[in-house]
Amino acid sequence: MANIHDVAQLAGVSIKTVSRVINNEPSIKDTTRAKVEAAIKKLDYRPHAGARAMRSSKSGIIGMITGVLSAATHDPLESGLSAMHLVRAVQEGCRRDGRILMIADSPGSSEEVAELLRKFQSHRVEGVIYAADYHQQVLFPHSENFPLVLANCFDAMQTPAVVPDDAQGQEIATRYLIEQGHRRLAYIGLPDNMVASRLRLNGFLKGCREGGLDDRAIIWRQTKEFEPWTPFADLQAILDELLTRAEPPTAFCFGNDLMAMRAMAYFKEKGVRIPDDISVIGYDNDEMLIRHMEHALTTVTLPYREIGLEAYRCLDGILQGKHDANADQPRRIESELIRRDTVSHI
Amino acid sequence: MANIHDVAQLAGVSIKTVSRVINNEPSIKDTTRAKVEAAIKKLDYRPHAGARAMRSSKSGIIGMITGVLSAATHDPLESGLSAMHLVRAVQEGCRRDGRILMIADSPGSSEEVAELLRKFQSHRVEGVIYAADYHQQVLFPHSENFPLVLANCFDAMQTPAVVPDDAQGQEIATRYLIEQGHRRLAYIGLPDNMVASRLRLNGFLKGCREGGLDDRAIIWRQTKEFEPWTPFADLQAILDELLTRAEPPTAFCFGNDLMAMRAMAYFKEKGVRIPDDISVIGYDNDEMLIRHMEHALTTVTLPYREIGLEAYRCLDGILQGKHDANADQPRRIESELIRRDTVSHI
DNA sequence: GTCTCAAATGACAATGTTGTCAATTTGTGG
DNA sequence: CCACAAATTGACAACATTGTCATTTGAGAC
Repeated sequence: MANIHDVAQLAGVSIKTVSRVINNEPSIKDTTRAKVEAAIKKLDYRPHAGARAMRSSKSGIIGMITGVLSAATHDPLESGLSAMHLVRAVQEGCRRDGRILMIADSPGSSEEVAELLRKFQSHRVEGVIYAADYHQQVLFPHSENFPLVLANCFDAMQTPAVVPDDAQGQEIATRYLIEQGHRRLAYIGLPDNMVASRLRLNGFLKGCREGGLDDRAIIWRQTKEFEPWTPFADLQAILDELLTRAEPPTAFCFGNDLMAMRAMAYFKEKGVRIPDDISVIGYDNDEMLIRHMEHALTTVTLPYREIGLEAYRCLDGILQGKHDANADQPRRIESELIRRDTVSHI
Repeated sequence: MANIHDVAQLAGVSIKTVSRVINNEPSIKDTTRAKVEAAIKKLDYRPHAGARAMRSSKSGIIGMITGVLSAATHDPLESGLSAMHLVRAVQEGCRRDGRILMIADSPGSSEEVAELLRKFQSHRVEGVIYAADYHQQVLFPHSENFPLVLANCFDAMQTPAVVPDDAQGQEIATRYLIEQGHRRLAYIGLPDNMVASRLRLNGFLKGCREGGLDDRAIIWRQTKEFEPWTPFADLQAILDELLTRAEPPTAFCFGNDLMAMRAMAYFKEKGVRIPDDISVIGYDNDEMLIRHMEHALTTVTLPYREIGLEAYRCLDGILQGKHDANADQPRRIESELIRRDTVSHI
């Protein structure tokens, strides 16, 4: 492959002049620039990024690691899809700024992550974004002042982090149901060992309280035993119990869109009409799923894309030397309520 | 960051000796190696990949571009998820071989892809894998002998490519239904402007013929007008027509698991039992979806992971200089039938 | 002790680029 | 046409590494 000397020779200038042209430096005569650019094109010359990085100690590379670090159980449902939207968003940021993204997923141990990090550092990445599958606490093995941003996760050492605002998301869903006239609400959540679960339950209860609901009309189920991906029958049992009460809930919030979908299928089987008899709100805004439901599901977004964008912005800020004011707190990205057809106005 | 001179100084050896240690060259005394390794550890030294690449002209970097190149309509359903499994598989290969993956997705024009490719070449990637969202023909703007492998797509210039064997996948599904005693089959496919559709229809018809079915018992629907993600009613109309025939099909093949899911919901509504009255086979093995169905769907895998693995193997082969025998034909990766609960034995 | 040969190590150039600073060219006013 | 400043260009070192080839070290044989 042609190098800068070849270009200089063909253009009849010094290598330094070629360097100036490819770096868009000022004070180059137009005629000179034209000669050099012609030579570059003719030789199909590509500046050697490694050599540039050597001199300028700027590689233009951002590293990204995805996967699960903590010992938390791996959820086969959530896994992957979220990380993908995150990766896409980060990649967009890189492309806009002319950076390039190196990526590695580590399904493995902390030691494996450290190994990846070493590899990244060999390539002189300017910073790293670590993205978790789902909202969780992690322990990322990194040195003190290495530019690192956690996405969809956080740690105990005030590493800059960007997470979804689960409490806010569940709260707006709850407030919306109350606004629509519902007074007896049920919340069927994810397993309570997940970070998101605790936050969302708080959001639900806060929404109920501030909406002025009678305590006895607030129902929630969220136990270690109940896992939303265990056989269909488990969810049915819970729904049966709630529907046969003297004063059954008029609206259900579910921990994710899949649970909502399963529940709606069961409601239909039982002859319960949606949204006339029962209103339903999901969580995640899994468009792929919702697009194929008979009743388009009202739900709350999980803003993975925005998390990715913000994580990149945050890393970029660190690299630019801008130290953010409240960088010690994870940035919380708000969810949005998507109103579709499964909530009725009473 | 420490460099090789610092390490050499601390260890009391020459830089060349340090170089030998980090490259695992033979003929280094154990005591020397130990001294050097101690110094490396103490200084937290990471060899500069850019500088190494300069001398050795081996960067250890593989580039990957994902996205849609052809002008074909972008399918919001298929998009993304498949690419993700592909990316994961390629990344695994890289990690195993100590290579690192640079990634960029280009939702854009051919010119944008060319721009990305230039950027990759600046970083001296050793080769590139281009992965499409779904099985399609593309036109990838690359120079003659640049190591490139197409995944989930192919071009007209015999660039090495790895694609799913759609005909084989639909054929094994069809043969399975016939083995189970079904004699009247329906096939509701994807829009016929997709490469996969044409291949799968061929597979279906071949399976029917070789299974000895009566021509009049073979039904297929696949038109430009019918798109599987248009409103629910379209699919229902087709199903209604087929179910009310004098001799309705006893088994349905669908173009993807989502269509199968929607159809099964409609069957249930109509009081048609699955699999007792009607058998159903999907396509894609979308586990996330299937996990939440009442009747676990029998389906055919779309072997994205294997395509990714093979694409990497193929690229690795090119880089090792092994020229494959029939490299001018796209490698076809076979699908697998996943037997679950939606096909009955008659 | 010293000779021989292989093993181990080092000196130095080369890789492709940019930073520094000096040299050259160009333009402007007298 | 000249002096002088500004604009433009170039020579050379430096960056962090590896390849080449020379040198040193050490072990075994005489």
